[in-house]
Amino acid sequence: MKDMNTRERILETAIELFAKHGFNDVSVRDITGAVGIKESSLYNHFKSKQQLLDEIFNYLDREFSGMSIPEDEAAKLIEVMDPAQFMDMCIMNFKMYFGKPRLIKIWRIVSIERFRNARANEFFTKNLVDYPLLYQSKVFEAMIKKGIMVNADPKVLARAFYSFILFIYMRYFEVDSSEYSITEADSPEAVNPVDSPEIQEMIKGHMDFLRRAFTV
Amino acid sequence: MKDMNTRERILETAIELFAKHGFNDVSVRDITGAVGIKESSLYNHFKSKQQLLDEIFNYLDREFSGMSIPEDEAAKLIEVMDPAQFMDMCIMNFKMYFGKPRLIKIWRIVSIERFRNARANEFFTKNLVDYPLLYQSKVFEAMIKKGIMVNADPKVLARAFYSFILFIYMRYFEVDSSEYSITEADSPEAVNPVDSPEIQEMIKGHMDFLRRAFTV
DNA sequence: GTCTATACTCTGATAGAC
DNA sequence: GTCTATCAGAGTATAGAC
Repeated sequence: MKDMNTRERILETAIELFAKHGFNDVSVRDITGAVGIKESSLYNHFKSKQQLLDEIFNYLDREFSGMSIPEDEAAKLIEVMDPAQFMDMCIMNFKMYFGKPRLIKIWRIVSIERFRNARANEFFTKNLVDYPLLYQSKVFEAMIKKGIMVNADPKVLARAFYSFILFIYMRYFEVDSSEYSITEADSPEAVNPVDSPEIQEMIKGHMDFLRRAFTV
Repeated sequence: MKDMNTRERILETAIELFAKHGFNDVSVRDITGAVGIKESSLYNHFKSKQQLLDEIFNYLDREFSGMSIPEDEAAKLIEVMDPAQFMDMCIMNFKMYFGKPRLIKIWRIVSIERFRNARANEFFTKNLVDYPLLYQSKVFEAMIKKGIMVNADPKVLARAFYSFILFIYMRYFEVDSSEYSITEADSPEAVNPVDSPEIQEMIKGHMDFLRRAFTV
């Protein structure tokens, strides 16, 4: 925080507090108090409290702008991976993605605000649920055609895999996140719930189950 | 609403509005305005706005008080059911449970408030996630012992089944619930998203997949 | 039990001096 | 760009007449 300018410090503090208490339960006074400036000073950097949330979502937008599905990516992937390897990769990506303290906080804001905020709802539905399912079902479809995966509806298989990941997110990131994900902005190495032994074992168990079920 | 006394009308209206906008975004004025009384009149029936939420959660508590696990229920169940029939029963229960308009609204309140409210968080974690998983894994364990289910960790199997149910809840009850579940208090037959053809097909697909994967 | 009137607090936001 | 001072509005809640 020390090396940030005031605007950045306001934004980081807002992310921290919104992730902890939700947008509505954090006042401009709370934010500026934590930053160490007066309320009115915030308005030299942001035109309103709402703009803080907008900027946070803009950042998420930018993070996701690079995530489109190249039509031929599935074809490339199946040349070097079997279903189990692909799923391991997905979990690695998930861990890396939600291992970034800043992103995990922003996703928690999305989770909290999705019932009130249309943009948060869209992020959640599209980027956290529907897009991954679509991507995985395309890869699975290609693997079925190649004959290295059981012949079934690829969408069903994608849901069998990814609904478990969402379960982990819902149960251990959203619900228990006060325990894990909300860390001081100054401590870069946040404890990732996925790294805990119990969840590692849950994931391993599920992967073993799916490896068997997905085999031809 | 016509045949209710004022206290009941206030409570039903509060459930309706909290489910739509969340506790914080509904004012006492909103509630009393919808009921057709003055703000101050509410305090003849409830000592505070907070008490409204408490009463709603008390109702949920009562609904769940009858739901304990008899130690021998799993034994009884497996005498008459195979894994597929048991899972169908679970889904039926889920549909019936979330088909009641009042309960679906209250669960939406739980989903919204669980990030802020410790009691809501506990309801969600215990009654919606952990308890069903425990119950199912016990039944699956008995079925494995009986030899009518694949020999695997029953907890893994329960998660494979129930994380999909939670996915349906998360994706179609929570996220899209403005479309389906929030109905006028006067219309008793709320449209249940689970009854839609798409979701019926998702469930059927997943059940076919699991029937095969759970077979010895 | 319902009303009118009002108290008090907190909110986001602005004006203008420095 | 930060401060002091201030504002209007909305929030929950209470007192007391009817």
